[in-house]
Amino acid sequence: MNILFRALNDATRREILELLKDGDMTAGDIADKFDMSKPSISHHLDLLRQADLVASVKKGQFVLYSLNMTVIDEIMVWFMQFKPNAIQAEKPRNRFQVYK
Amino acid sequence: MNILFRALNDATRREILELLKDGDMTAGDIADKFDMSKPSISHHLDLLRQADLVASVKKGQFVLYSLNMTVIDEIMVWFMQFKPNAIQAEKPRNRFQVYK
DNA sequence: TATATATTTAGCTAACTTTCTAAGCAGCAC
DNA sequence: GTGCTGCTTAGAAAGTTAGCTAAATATATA
Repeated sequence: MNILFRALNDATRREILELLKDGDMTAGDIADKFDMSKPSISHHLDLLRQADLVASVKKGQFVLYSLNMTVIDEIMVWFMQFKPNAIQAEKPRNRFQVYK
Repeated sequence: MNILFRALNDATRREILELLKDGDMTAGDIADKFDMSKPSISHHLDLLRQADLVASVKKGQFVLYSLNMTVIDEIMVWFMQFKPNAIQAEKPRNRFQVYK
């Protein structure tokens, strides 16, 4: 949880996540979206990967980055603890058996 | 959003939020739960208040702290952007009008 | 093989954060 | 008033982080 919140505690890294929401991108394409040196962006990507918020795959000379949703789910669960009256995630069920 | 994630980026502050989940507490009672000086806890409470994650009210010589849920909702909305296929929050509706 | 491109690593500095102790302020009780 | 309790503010030390440039690594291409 610690490494997760640390990764999220930076506007640039949160923007990177928002970019990746719309599809995978190479490290260079991500860097081009920011007014910041490539090594700095590379460092941010490293932190996001450490937190497992993104995954990276080497494609030839490029490195493709993608969002990892499962960790985002984990954070949402943490936040849900503060909402005890929230509707729980429903188990999928057969609609026609409900009022049998 | 920045100040919010900054406030959440600390294990002590997250623990304070979890304590307050179960009910309001005075600054002193909160401090007693941690192996840390009172001024340090006071500082953490200050950051949580700056982020609007908690509210404080003076009660005589005590200061009562309480959770503020509305900001937690705000964060959840931010996270939801990454889950485009999630079930949207349902508008309350009359169950018996659905299949009219 | 040489060269260009894509990305990361290393090493640095400035700024920020966490923690402490000491001191201050406010309310309560005598 | 004086003193006690509860809490915050101030200031300093130690550690962490974000950004930079320079250099290294890896792949593609001529």
